[in-house]
Amino acid sequence: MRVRVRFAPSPTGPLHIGGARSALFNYLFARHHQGVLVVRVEDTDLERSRSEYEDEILASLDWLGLTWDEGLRVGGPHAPYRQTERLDTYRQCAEVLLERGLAYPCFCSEEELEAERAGLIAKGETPRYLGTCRNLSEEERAARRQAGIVPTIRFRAPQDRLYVVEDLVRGRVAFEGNTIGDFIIMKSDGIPTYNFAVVVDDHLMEITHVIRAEEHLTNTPRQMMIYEAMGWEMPKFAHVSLILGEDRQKMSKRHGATSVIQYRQRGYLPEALVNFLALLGWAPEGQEELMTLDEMVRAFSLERVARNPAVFDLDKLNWMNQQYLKRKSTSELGMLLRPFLEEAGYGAQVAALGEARYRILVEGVRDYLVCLSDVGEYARPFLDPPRYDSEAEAVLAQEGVAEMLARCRVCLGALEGGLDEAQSLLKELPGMLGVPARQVYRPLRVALTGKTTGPELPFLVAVWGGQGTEERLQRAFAFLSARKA
RNA sequence: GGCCCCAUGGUCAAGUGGUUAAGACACCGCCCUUUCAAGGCGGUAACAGGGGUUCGAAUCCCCUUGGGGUCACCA
Repeated sequence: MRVRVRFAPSPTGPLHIGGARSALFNYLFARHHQGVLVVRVEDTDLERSRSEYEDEILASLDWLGLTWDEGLRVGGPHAPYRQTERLDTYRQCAEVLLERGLAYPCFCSEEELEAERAGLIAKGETPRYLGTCRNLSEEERAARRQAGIVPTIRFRAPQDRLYVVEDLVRGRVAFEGNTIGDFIIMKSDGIPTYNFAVVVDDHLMEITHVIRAEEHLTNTPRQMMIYEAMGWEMPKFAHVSLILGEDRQKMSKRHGATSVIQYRQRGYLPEALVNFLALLGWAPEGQEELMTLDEMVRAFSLERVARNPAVFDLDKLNWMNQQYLKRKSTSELGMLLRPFLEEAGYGAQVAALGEARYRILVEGVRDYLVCLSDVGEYARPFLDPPRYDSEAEAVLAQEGVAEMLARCRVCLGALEGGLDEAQSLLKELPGMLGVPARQVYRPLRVALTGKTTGPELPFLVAVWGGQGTEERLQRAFAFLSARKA
């Protein structure tokens, strides 16, 4: 049978790191088995669902390079793929359960339910619905409807049974039926609840493997009950452990960036994020960690997915992003960097540079970048005039520095061409001046950039050209004479 | 609180009864170098604790401890 898996986010927020990894594992599994990946949206929470989030989630999947074969946007034989457009289907299924006596209307108020729950917790028992409305007579039901109470529909959960999930990553997990009370499958407004809608959709969409986060593990017995009651075949389940923050708590807003777009905005590459996420909870057989999506597809298997939760390690993501950045061609990197330079306020200056000099700037800056948004910081010495602080002052004020710089100015001002010329000219400089290399470069760097560290001098000088370099030296002289006065 | 999951260095992890317990990130040191990075080489560092089973346990079982999840008219 052909493998069919799905990614089914709720549009209640942007795509989260954890959601992205679930999507990725489903993608890898589907592709590895030449199966089908379905993307549908679970928007039955009318309060919190928003279509903007749906768009945003799909855009994040696009950005990550995770494509799907069926569902939202692409359509397919089981349309529609948005749960709020499938309400009739759920109602019909609920009707079937009602007719078979496997579900019943419940008239309990929220207050009553709350009190019941509190009471059970106080007694040290599993909080669950004890079945107040389970065996009401038709007359009693009619009376309550008469009184204007709109019921929910509850599923009659079998009590004396053991539900065993044969989980593909966790192994055999058993749940006692009597720890699960009758649960609501249809809210009073006629919208299905999650546990009901997933089962209906997964069955109708012929899903063969449900790969999802571990937080759903304890929902599984409820869903198994529904499969049984409807007489449907169950899919295989695979519950992937959670991604934790550095404090070992479940990742949440207070851990900083948790959504895919945030990483995109910070300048992480999609291939780096995908690679990093894949290695959180999964390990290929070999030693190689840097892998393309296709390589991951080939190597992926659920047997190698870890059971223990994984802490999100930003250091490693940073390293990985840097590795991918290093592998980019200069022209591609140049294109990727442009929006980030604009963001940093260097749009006009970069445009004024022209192609050739921009390329040199990119070359001069590329080894320093951890993520694309770092470019503002490293491009600054190329684009902003130098400003001298006390450390710079100390260097420039040294004996003989002003004279040495004046002679540098003559040499550098004559510069015409590109990087190669700048490179050789700077190399010859100490010899021409008869000064040890270190005593040339350090003061020169400080004079030109105001800093003792930064990009390599030849790149800077080549981007500025002879004239620009001279102007900067001029500034240094101005600073020195202002200081004397 | 009930139920469920998990437990190898700071982090990700390999390991599936016999290994000097891989590798990666981070950290530290050295080299390279006109600075800082990058790069190269090397180093520190782990089987949560206690009981079993076994000739032999990181690997199997039990308990403890610790972490997490879940018990909604949220998904």
